[in-house]
Amino acid sequence: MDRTLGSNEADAAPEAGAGKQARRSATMRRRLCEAALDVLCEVGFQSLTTPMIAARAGVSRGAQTHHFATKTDMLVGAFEHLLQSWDEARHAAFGGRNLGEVPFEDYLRFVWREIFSKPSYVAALELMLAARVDRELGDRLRHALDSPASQRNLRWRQLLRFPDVRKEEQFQYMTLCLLRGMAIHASFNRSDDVNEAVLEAWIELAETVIAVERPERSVAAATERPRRKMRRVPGA
Amino acid sequence: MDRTLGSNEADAAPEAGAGKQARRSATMRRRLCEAALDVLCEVGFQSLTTPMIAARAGVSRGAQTHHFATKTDMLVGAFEHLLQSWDEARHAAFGGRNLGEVPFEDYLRFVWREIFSKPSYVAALELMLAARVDRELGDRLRHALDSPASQRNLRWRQLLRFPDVRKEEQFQYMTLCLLRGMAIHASFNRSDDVNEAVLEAWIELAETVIAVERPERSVAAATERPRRKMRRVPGA
DNA sequence: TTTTACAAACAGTCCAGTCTGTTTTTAATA
DNA sequence: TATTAAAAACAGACTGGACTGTTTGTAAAA
Repeated sequence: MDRTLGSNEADAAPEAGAGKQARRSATMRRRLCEAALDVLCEVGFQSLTTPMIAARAGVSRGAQTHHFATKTDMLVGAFEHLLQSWDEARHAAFGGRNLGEVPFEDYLRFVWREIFSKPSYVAALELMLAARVDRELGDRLRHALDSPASQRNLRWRQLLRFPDVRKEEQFQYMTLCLLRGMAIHASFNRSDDVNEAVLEAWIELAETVIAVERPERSVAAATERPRRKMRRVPGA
Repeated sequence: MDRTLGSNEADAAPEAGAGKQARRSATMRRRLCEAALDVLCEVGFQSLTTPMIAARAGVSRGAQTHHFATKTDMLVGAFEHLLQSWDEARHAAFGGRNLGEVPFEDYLRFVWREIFSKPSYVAALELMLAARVDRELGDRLRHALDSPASQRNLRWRQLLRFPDVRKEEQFQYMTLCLLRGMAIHASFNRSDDVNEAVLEAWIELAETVIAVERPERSVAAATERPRRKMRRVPGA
């Protein structure tokens, strides 16, 4: 906010010479994206303005328009920055660990705690809803999500390992939709009363589904009943 | 849009005299609320403006500000109008029928089809998200939801009839959150590919839960195991 | 005649995008 | 290495437009 950069002492020592401009540029872009995300969280999409972001980042409007020509550019940048921060959080929590050895409960609690329950996720939802009527924004947000989404699919493959991939995908989307809905609920009803219980209930339900869809003991069973519907669980 | 009202022939015949002003007022308010909702669906919360609404309703801005002094007033009005339209849709589908005799699947498919999958629901979500940073809007939307929400609780009581009310509430919120999330998914990813499958999967899962939580045969069982956790279903 | 319903213009604010000008970095050349 | 031209980074003002809330004025109802 009040940290000056560029002119005086900030980068007097750090590596001068090659690619200095590239570094300056990257720093500035990151700073603007962070500011944009902050502003988005604080005042919401409705009253977010580009001057606000520039002020928050402590840079001139000229610098902002140089790096992000339009408001949409700025928003997409903030969105990408958020996606990246999720990657970082995941890396901090699980590193390169194979998710196959992470219990479903642990992973679910992680994504809820570190992603969906944060205000920044609600901010992302605002963007996604705004995309409904802003074609360009929508296309660009979807594009930004392309790679992260397919990487997420891979992670959930590791995590769940259902023999029936379609079932697995359904289960993944179901969980995601549930978390999204919970995020809204938490945001709208200031009290987080039910969410903890719902999360717990879903974990139990999910573990049941997992147990049914993925019978650990016999690998053969995986191919024995392919394409089976997610049917009534008891029956015994 | 081009229907004039008030000045010429619109209400020449209809009952004149007592409460004429009240009727005029109610008509105008309804018209404005409908227009507001239309505009909200079409252009989104971000670019919705009060002049747009007045134009859409085909009335002067003076009339609008007379009935809805501020933009927030207008939005709350639109929200209440939407809630009311849900009541009407429900009444059209189930009348005064006791929901105890309506299969869960039927009811769920109804709310998805007639409420959550509509663009107007996404518009409502936009309002609810905007409420995150607009205290007044939030308070008023929550207030508008007070009565409908408690009525919804009663309906779900009828529908589910879990002996354990806490479990039932959890299940209700879980379903609601899931539907919310699905609505966003459908809105953001133009293709509705997975939603149908997810809905079906949830119905199956839900029926399992219902069967476990509500053992029809022995009413005594209801009190036999109270407060039981929604546990693994198989086990036989 | 007093209140309510409607009409239309107005005032103040503020935003997005553009444009002109200045400084820093880079690359090319001597 | 020193010099210089080009390009990129940054600064800040300006414009055209539009929106919200208000106000003044008129017709209809109570």
